[in-house]
Amino acid sequence: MRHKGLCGALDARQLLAMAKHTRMTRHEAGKLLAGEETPIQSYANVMRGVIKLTKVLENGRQQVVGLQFAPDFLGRLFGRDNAVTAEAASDVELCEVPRAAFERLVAEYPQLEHRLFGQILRELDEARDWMVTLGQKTAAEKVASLLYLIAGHIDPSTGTEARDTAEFDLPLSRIDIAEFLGLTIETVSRQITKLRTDGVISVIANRHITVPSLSRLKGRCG
Amino acid sequence: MRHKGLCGALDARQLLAMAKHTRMTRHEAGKLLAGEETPIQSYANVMRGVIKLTKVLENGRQQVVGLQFAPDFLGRLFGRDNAVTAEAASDVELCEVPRAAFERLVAEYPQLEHRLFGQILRELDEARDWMVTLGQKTAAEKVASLLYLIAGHIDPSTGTEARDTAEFDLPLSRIDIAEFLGLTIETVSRQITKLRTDGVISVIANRHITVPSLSRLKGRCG
DNA sequence: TCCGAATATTGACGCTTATCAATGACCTCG
DNA sequence: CGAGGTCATTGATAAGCGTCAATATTCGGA
Repeated sequence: MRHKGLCGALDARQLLAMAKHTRMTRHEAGKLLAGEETPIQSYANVMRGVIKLTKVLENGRQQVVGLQFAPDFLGRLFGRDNAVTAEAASDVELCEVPRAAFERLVAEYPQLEHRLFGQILRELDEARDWMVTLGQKTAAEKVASLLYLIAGHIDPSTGTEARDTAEFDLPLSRIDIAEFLGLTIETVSRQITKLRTDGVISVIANRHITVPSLSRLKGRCG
Repeated sequence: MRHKGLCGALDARQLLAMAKHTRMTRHEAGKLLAGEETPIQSYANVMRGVIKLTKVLENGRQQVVGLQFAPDFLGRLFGRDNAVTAEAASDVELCEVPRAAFERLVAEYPQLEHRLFGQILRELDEARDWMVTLGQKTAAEKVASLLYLIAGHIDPSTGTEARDTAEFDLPLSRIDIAEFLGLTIETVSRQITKLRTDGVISVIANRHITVPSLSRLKGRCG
């Protein structure tokens, strides 16, 4: 996992310098990790689990603006404040670095900043992809798209070979899904039911999803 | 304008080195500047006008995923391909730098990369703000939000003092607006009419907008 | 100045999705 | 084992927005 994460940019000596300041932490689902408009306390690499990034409108409406899977980086560099709220969507494990220490490391090792640049560019691409989904797709396509996204990121059997099946536990509640897709939980529920009755997915205990054919699911994404 | 642009990160000598490779270009509204999935030819700073960034869905549905105003930077660093299509929304003036030359400059002057990092972070914030708009707002709020955004970026009288009025030419057609907001042109038209009859804006020749009270317009943004 | 094309507005109607309400499944705690 | 809570599903209805169609406005060119 390290090869994809932040630390891949560093050599052995640098890794050691980094490791001095890091600490592994665990947080359970629902834990608030960083609040919108509050000073940043620390940076972190997601090691396990899923983080959801949200923004709220004054009147209480809330939008999930991003999901971070391992080995994504968490925290906005060079900003005094967080632009979003970060919350553990599932139980998560983080590799945290205190703010000051991390900024010192970045100043010292330019490869690190370069690496972070790459991650932010990827996040920008993903955000824009979701703008397309939010703006142009129907409810059915939105739900399928989210399931497809999650399947690609957290199916444990991923990486072994190119398979057309997937199986995973949803890290998001129906409420989270609705807030990500700009829908209501009722609509999300109905669309999941439809995918289930159409045989595109099967669902156990609301959270465990089996996808017999990823390409079929992809076909539902619009 | 330079103080906000890319070149603010450079000293006089570096500016000179940069200037050797730049050339000012003009393009009229509708000109395709860079295609999705095509190799990047050059980078550019927007000097005048507005660029729209779009993505398309296979079935032809199209989403505007970002607008770039002067003095934004145009072009995706470190990516082999563009992730989006860039098109001149109005007549534009660019300060272009060929790809190879610019990448050499970035390698040579780390402040330049740092500066670009800052811009990308801003773009990410903006993309996420629009995700909130796309996911949570009503058609009326979406249209008001876009007008408010544009007023803040291209009213020529901006920067003088904190005024509550604005006046500008819309750089986008109704089709562009609809594609940005995930609506149809008919819905956009109806909402603009509503803002007009409610006295929030006045419109001349479809394109010229006057906003007597920006705070009132903001109140319509949700 | 007038004509035609492109762009925008307005209206009638229907579909998609939100809203409101009831029911069902699962979990924890007694 | 049952009560109450949370979370998800299902149904009936309504609102918002899309679709289709007609009309109006703007703009460029003769």
